[in-house]
Amino acid sequence: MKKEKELYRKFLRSKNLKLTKPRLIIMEAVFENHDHFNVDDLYEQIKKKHKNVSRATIYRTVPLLVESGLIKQSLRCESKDIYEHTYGHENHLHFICINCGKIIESGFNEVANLIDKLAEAKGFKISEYNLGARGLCKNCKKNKE
Amino acid sequence: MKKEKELYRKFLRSKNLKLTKPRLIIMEAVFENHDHFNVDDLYEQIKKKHKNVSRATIYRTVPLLVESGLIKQSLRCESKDIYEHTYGHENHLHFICINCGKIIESGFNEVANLIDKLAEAKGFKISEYNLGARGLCKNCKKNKE
DNA sequence: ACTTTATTGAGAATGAATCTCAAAATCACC
DNA sequence: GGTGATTTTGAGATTCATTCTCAATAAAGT
Ligand SMILES: [Mn+2]
Ligand SMILES: [Mn+2]
Ligand SMILES: [Zn+2]
Ligand SMILES: [Zn+2]
Repeated sequence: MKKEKELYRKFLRSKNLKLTKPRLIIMEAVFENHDHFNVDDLYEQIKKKHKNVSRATIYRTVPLLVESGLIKQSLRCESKDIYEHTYGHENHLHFICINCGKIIESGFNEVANLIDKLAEAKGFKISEYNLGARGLCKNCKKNKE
Repeated sequence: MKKEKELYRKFLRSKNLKLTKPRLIIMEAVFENHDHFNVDDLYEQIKKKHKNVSRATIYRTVPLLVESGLIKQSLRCESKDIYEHTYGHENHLHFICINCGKIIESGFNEVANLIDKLAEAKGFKISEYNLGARGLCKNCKKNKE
């Protein structure tokens, strides 16, 4: 069985939650591709194969996936919360193009190490990094010249 | 005249926008304290002194203040956009306590330098940094032990 | 299979943010 | 300091992502 499914199962068990069909379908859909997604994207993707999974259930399941550590809430885009899976996807930071919306991912460790030091100095215990910047991507920068 | 007012006036001029009473009241309210704020906070604060400034006008004015560079959009908290002024307040990063909601500000330059290098490697031109982490503040960490 | 209990789908409700429009204010010009 | 073209405003309506409600359904321990 896929490793993420196993972890999910264990997580649900540990919280006394049932492993239902919708919960499984949603989790599998999340791991079908490697893009950032919002609830509506996920709903449309799932609807193609499974007619009976409601938006409400997706809205209820996504926080479980976050709590399980399989996905994390990422940027916000067009007033929608967006997510990405963390399992099988190294920590990284985001450069978002304010002109075309493109998301560029980049390294992380050096930055995280530095942030760790700053946090430690404040007695702060980090559980989730949130690192990035907005600006112009290579293409859009060129086109503006 | 306060420097920020002068900058604001120039900004509005440059965009052919009028310097109206509500726009001035809102801008002054923003600089009355140094906290992070959301539109509702601002509305309540303004209402104490000025009865006739509407929420709609605040919602319309805040993006102008952002565009002028006097304030910037910051974290999101309790599903509301929150802002802080940048003018007269050095760039910094945020540690947000997931237990009590406290916001701790910390240094910036070292981190920004590092991010600049990463962005440059991707041909990305940064216009706004977004740096921080979520976790437990000193107090909450202690109380959990 | 039975029973308890959690979960679901559908649609209603919420609430932050945006939009509409008639009335009021600004300001360039005299 | 009046006039008039043009913006801006306040109040309320509207939008739309997210959350909630509740009767019907499904999970899983026995
Ligand atoms: Mn990513
Ligand atoms: Mn701050
Ligand atoms: Zn771009
Ligand atoms: Zn705390």
